Amino acid sequence: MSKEKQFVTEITPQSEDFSRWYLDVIRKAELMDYAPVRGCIVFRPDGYELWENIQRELDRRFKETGHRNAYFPLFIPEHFLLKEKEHVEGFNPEVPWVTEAGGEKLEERLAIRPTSETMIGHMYARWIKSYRDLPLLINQWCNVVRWEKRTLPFLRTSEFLWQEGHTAHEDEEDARRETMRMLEVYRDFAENVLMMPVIAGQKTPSEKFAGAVDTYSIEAMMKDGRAVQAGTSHYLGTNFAVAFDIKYLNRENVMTYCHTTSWGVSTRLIGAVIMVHGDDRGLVLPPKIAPTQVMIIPIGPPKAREPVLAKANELLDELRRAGVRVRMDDRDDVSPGWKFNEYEMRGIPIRLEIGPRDLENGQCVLVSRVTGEKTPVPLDRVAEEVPAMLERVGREMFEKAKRFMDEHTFDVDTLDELKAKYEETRGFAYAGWCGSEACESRVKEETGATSRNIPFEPAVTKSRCLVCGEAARHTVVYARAY
RNA sequence: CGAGACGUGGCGCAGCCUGGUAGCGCACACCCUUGGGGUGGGUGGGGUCGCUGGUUCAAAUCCAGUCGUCUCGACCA
Repeated sequence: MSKEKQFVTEITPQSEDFSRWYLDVIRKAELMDYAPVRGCIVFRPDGYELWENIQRELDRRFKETGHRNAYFPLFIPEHFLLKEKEHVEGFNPEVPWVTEAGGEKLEERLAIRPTSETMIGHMYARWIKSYRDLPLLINQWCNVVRWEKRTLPFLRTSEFLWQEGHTAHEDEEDARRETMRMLEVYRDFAENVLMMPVIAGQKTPSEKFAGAVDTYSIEAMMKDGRAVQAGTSHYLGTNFAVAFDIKYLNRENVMTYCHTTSWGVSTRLIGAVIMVHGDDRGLVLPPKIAPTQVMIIPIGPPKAREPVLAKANELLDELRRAGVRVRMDDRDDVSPGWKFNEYEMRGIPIRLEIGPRDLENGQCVLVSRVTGEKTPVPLDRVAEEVPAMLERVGREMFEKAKRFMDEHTFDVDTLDELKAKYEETRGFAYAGWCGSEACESRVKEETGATSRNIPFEPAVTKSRCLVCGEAARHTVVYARAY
């Protein structure tokens, strides 16, 4: 009689316990711990290495598109933040201030940066003199602080790690090209590294970044049907250039304001990955960012383990040489079954089992975290098969997430229809929008859903506003969001 | 800041209604057993029940206050 449990890999979207599931998963997988500061978390090694791998993959893409990294101060003088009107209004409520140091009150209080447009704007004004200095393409990896009313590990913490790109250009056309190019970098990264399908589009005016002319985003769907904004890219026009006097002498010898952009993704991506791919057994990590891609588990009673361990160690070396992030758990005080559960909970994409029976057959067994499927593989083929399987597992993750998103995407013609739909399910709702803020906020009041973005490639096109019934200027995706 | 719930070994919880010597599971330490899905059994260590006050012969339990945490809203990546 087999004691094997059925391999359950679903989380039901309406689940009341979704946030409990989420907190449980990240705690058990030891990704983080709560810090003794409101809304702050500690990244434990498995959590931090996820971020390191995200950084590495993104950084490569930034470099490929001509960007360079730099670093700017954590503290921002108050008068910097006051220079751009919308920016101040947007960020003031959530900025913490340093008002004294060394026991003395500061002459001017210092903001702990919520974002660095102002500091970087100030510096760019000094660095940019001529069109020959443009475009200026710089990225910063750093921490920022936003004192939000409510926090949730990874998805919204008081302090978070992120990357913020800041670029300056000769004209609108070039700046807009950059804005779209970086959004596309994010889309590609989300879908091909995090294996997380997203909807790319433009934010409505009420949802755009404080100080931006236009904001674009990629939106992902969590397993409870709610949306997470996974990345943003802003065309800032000359708003910050005017505020900080970022000017250059153009080819006609005329002093001209730069057009600037900014774009960023944060450690909330980790939260999104967990909520997109996780299942009833815990984490499921995309192979390309998994700190450990393969866990080798030698099997068999201690006395029969010598040959098994020898072979397992050979495989370990071989896989390392093949560039695979692999570890082995050869502890003999826990049973194999315990280890199976442990590493499934931790989301390791592939488990490699090897025991006496395998040795007789000259093979080992590879097990996929996504499907639970067990595949015997000849020992001399492991180094080729594992990388291929990592690819395959990643693709399956994307397809599964895409299927889920499609199944929870619908379109509605009226507000009543949306309300009715939300009675039975959650998800992305395509709907027409006349362009008025009143209609947009009405949707929020009555359904809790906010406009996520105006997709570049909508699944459907709607002709009437779902609230007022007037001609629709856009087709918008609505969803409840984190 | 509005509305609800909860604070009991490291973690998860029961006990409270009806006051009477603080319990369970997991984890931890040791012994045996087992080893291809959390193996089974035994022994042991660890908590002044969030805090303060009140009622009582007696309070985890009843009463009042207070602090903290979480969930749902408003704010947000």
